[in-house]
Amino acid sequence: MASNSVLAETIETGECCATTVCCAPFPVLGMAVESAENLAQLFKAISSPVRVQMLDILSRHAGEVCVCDIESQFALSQPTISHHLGVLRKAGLVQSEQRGLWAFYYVRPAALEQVRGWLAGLAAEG
Amino acid sequence: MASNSVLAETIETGECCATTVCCAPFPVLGMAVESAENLAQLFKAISSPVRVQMLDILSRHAGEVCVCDIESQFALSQPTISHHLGVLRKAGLVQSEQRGLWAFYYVRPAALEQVRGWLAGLAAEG
DNA sequence: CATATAAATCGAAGTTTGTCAATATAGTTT
DNA sequence: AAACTATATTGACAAACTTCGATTTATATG
Repeated sequence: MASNSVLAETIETGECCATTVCCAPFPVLGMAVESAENLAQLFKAISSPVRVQMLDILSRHAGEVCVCDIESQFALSQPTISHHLGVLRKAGLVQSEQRGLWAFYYVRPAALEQVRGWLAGLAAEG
Repeated sequence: MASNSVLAETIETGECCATTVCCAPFPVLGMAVESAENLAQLFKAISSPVRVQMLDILSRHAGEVCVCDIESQFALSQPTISHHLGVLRKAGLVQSEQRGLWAFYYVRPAALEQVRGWLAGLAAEG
């Protein structure tokens, strides 16, 4: 799950620039690689205007919104709507429930909480 | 600024499915198109593991981190680091300040606040 | 059972993103 | 000025994303 190691794996005390030291070395990485990947995946799932509006709609009509309702709000084809809902679903941000012929969607608070938690921690010292 | 109109522009009372009504029609869209686009752009800027870690680093070392510090934390080329910082900068999430030979970066709280605000509103009824 | 409807999946085209090597720019030091 | 150092920019290429039309699946209805 750690995967492709573009991110440094451990917290290190970094040496800085080559010549004159530009700033004191300090321990830099404070978050695990998996956390960063997990969070990035959540942000990516939200990073489309369509999906932002979908989350907005779903959060204001919990459990009551079927796909055709959402479909009618966008100038997009049915497969595209389905795709965007799938992105949100695979990220764990929403869940669906088949009721008869229709699929009803609702937001999963747990996933949102994860994003909010990280942002709250960030902003603390910003 | 409203642009490509994939998103519905106004709040409407939507008609639903074709045959049997699956659910009561209701006003659906509660957010302006520009808001959705603006927010999506912020989410997109964060939606990479590298940039998540960059924000983490910057938030924990406000104003003290030069690019070479960040560079040393990733197994990525210098242009790629510069690119990711550029994405964050263009989104308004961070700002840079040239001091001598080095560029120091810090988080812009206002942009984070915008994201946090929307998420807080969302989760309220979720 | 045949037909219709809601939603998901598949396949393809166009666009965007991530990455690097090479080059450019700007400031520093000798 | 010449050489060096830290960042940014450019250009290229592969991978991922968005969108659609066509098809498939599942459920409902005549």
